Amino acid sequence: MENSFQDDDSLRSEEASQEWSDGQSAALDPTVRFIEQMGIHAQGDGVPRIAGRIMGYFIVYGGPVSFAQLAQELQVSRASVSTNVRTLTDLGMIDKVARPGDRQDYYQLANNPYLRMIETYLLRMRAMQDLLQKADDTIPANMHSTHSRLAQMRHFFETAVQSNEQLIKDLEQ
Amino acid sequence: MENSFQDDDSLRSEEASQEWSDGQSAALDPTVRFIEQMGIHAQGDGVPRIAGRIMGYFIVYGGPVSFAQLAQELQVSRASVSTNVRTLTDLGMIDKVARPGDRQDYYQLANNPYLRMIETYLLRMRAMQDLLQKADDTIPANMHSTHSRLAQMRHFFETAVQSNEQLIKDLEQ
DNA sequence: CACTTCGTTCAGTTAAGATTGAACAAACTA
DNA sequence: TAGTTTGTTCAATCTTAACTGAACGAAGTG
Repeated sequence: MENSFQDDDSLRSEEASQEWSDGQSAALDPTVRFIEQMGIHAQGDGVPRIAGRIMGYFIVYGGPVSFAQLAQELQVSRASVSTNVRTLTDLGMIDKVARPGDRQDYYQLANNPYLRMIETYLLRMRAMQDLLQKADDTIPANMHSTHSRLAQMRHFFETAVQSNEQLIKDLEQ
Repeated sequence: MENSFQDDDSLRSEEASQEWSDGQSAALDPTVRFIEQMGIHAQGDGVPRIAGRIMGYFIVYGGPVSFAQLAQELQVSRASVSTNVRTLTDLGMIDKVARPGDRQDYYQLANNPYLRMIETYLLRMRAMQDLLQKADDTIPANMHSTHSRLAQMRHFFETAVQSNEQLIKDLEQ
């Protein structure tokens, strides 16, 4: 059960400090706090909380980290680890890595974890552009002000897409 | 009940075309289709579907449009119109406009509807920056690789924030 | 004044996702 | 072969947020 393969910072931490009403205790450990906050923030972004916590875990412990370890450390079911880890790999935020002679799956933080997120964001904007294009094509031509507003929005997304494409280039160095 | 005050494109449309399994009919009207798709897309962005539909409605019929008209045309409760219209005004995407001698509330598309959305987006990124800063401050200094990953993420958000601030400037002309 | 219209608020319902346990298949081990 | 371990899938549960109807206050109108 011990994972001997991990980069420098080795702490785990079960430390408790703050008392809760139900008698349980919450960790004041800054790493744990950070991981939980990543979960909250992710939720606000429409991403499952557990996916956010997993990301937080990887930022703290870069990996490679085993599937089972994630489930145990974050106290979530293997089913959740399975789905959320897939989500994150699909997003390109973490990578699956093989460990010779070990049947378990290991994962680690991707190279530029948030870069792919922008690409996903770009996809959404392009979908919106399609939507606007289609509307422009199908809505009667005599609805002039409607077409003018559609054009304005298209211009917005055009600009935004270009800006984010440039951002990606900048971040790729 | 008639709204005499509306810009050029005056169509409403109750037209139905496509048959559904339950015997009801869906509108093929391109404007209705567009409005519904805006609802779907909004949902995907974590915004309530009705807010998206309202936005769609305003893109099609720039406004001013009355509160009651929104409820009727989009077939939603006045309660929903109330909350979603507030959300959209808070986001700066639509504006409330007064009509002398008319007690009803009217709304119309804001000037640069999506610009404020980017500002909201910026707020989220700044919150993330705070989160990272706080983690950097509290996590033990000897966790070197953790701090290095935190620094990498901070750099990302720094760059992203700058890029989006520039985008806002560009869009403001 | 009584009566209507308009928009907000709030408690309750509904709908949508996230999370889980259990069943399962694949790949090992003995 | 039977028995483990590992990750996935699926149905059921739990949680969260959206949406609604009804009650309400404010602001008309008659």
